[in-house]
Amino acid sequence: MGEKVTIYDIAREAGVSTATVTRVVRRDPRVREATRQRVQQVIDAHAYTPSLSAQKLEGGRSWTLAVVLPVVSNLYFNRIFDAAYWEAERNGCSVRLFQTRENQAISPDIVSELLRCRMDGVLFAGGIWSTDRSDLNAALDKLGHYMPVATICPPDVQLDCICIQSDLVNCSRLPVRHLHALGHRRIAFIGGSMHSKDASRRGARFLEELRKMDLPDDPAYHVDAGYDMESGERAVLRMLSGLERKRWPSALVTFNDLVALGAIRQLKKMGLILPEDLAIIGCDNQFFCAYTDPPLTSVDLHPEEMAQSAVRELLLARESASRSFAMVREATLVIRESCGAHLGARKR
Amino acid sequence: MGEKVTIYDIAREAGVSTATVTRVVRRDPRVREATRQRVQQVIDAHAYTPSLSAQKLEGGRSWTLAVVLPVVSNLYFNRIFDAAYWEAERNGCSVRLFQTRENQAISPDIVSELLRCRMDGVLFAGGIWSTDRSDLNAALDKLGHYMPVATICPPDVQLDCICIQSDLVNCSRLPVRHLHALGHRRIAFIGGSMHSKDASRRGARFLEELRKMDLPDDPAYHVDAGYDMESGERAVLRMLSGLERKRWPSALVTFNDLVALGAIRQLKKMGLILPEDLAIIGCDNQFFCAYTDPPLTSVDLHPEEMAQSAVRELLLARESASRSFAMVREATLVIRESCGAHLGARKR
DNA sequence: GAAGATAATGTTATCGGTAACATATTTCTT
DNA sequence: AAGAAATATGTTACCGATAACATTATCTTC
Repeated sequence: MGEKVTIYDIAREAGVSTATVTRVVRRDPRVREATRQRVQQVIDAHAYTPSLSAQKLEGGRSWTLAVVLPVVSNLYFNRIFDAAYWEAERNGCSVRLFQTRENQAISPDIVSELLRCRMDGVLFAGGIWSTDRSDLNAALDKLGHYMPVATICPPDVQLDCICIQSDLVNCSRLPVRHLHALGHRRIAFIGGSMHSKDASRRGARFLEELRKMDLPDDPAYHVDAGYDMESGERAVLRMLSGLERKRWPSALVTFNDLVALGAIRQLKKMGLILPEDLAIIGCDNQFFCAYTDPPLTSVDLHPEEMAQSAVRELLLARESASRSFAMVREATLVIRESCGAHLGARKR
Repeated sequence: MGEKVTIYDIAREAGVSTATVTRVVRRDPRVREATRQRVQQVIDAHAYTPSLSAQKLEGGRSWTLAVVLPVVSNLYFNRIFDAAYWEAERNGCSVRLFQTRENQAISPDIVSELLRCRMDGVLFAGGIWSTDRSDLNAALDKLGHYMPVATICPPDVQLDCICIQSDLVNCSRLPVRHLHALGHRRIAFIGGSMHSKDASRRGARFLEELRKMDLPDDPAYHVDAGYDMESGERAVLRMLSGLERKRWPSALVTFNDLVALGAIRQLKKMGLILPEDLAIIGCDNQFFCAYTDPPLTSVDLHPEEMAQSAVRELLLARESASRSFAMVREATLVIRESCGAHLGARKR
């Protein structure tokens, strides 16, 4: 493999000192044109580029941000990662990804790996909220001692760092109110845990919204489920097979679009016409929403914008004294046909 | 921000030399237990971790592979990246992503950035094949001088590096033969460029397969299109609106599953029943294939396995003399309902 | 053309580790 | 208990680049 070329090699061959080579590389004007050209020629001849590691070591900055999330192949996190990547790029930084898999707790391994890499900042984007609150704050604090820390987190989580909160309030409120306005009264929810004590849980928030609208919160209408299509399929089956037909809900809100995809499949299998027999609303506004049958109405949390804000704030925090604060990007409802809005409101 | 702790700080505070600290960190047994504990305590107290940059500089290895691709948010590349990530992780390496966007050519910027980072290997996964062949080989050669280079590339591309070739032969052959066996004679293709000179192009390969089966290759059945759902939608409209109904194809093969998604939507909009009126086969076997309506038959190129092989070969090449060679992962056809196989073959 | 200003280039300490080698300490032999 | 062997610890050069500072060459200006 390649005999690596160093600045010393270039200096020797060009008959100058390493300082001059650095000047040429860094476009320092304090070099005579003739010298510049001679050095540049040697540089080109060897395709020399200064070593990043050496620069990092010298400069004390890594020009790299870390993005920590469960899995990039998940569409939601994928969008966060992608947005963070480009925002960092725009600011001359690169991004290093850390995947925690299903690990719901923040592991000491990750923390020490982050420290080892001397990142210029870290963005935690999910997957760590089930960590015991004090452990979590301890870990963030430890990290925060060395680099700015940001999180894209549920609201109500009091964290001592830059918090970009996802708008889980509207995430439940928008679908419920929209369906209510369309005349729906029996609204069901699939996914997430309904009975968790943690107020940030989606299911709990959903119940809250139902009550605010004076809608019945029949436990039969609330089924816990995972995050994927299979879960959606099974959850629908479980919910409906336990109910006599006339008590079936008239509308369904799902944890995310994947769950919705599974639900739709199962509902069709059971012979229902969507959205006439049952309206359905997903979450995340994924790329395929416009192409499901019927096109899926969905809540957009705007993960890209959250990631952008997070990266911007991280880079700012590195300059000035790092502050900790929270901000929210309001969620929006993207109305398509699965909720039946195009059919107009009517009594159910 | 954090006053960074160095090995010198630890050494001073523990009353030993830096060599001893290194030994403790690296679990070198040549340290008395008492000393080890004392040093370890200081280390823990300060959450000290050796700086990666310094280690890289000293050791000359970065323990990092580069993965270069157009966009991670593309599902196909996303799977490649993800698989590469975990395979590298299994081998104690990390992965750094470079996105080239739509840049179809290999840019000098990327090359010099790769050199600057002193990667332990690079994997090019698409987006650079339109680079002029000799320019491409020059760039790969330049890189190859310093680090092992691998590509996940179309077949027939003679590259001087580790080539993991995607099985584009079967990618066209499997759907055509399957549809032929089901009795289809008028088979259309959407996506990619049909008339490109480059034999590796999908459209050209498709025509080849049609001819091998003595099927008509009516140009009206071949529409160029992009890679997304909108393209699929438009392409179908363009193709069918130019044909009298009785000449419509009985089966459709698309460039990928996204195009298929768009096509399905448009076909339904036109009142066709799938797969009875028109069979359809996609490519990539994406996660949503089982959840389209009808479930989409699709070709799987096994991008994950290709990425894994690439990473493994890169790591091997770093040890021994790097060889350049090619290998193929055979594509497979995943049969669902959109091709009508479950209905049985019949005359068309 | 000598003194002073300015431009061009060189010298060197430093960043934070690592490992070869040197030295000090303890343990084992006889 | 002296000396060899084994174990523990320290010293130091080096990895590749940078920038402050030192030095030398060139240019003004009267």
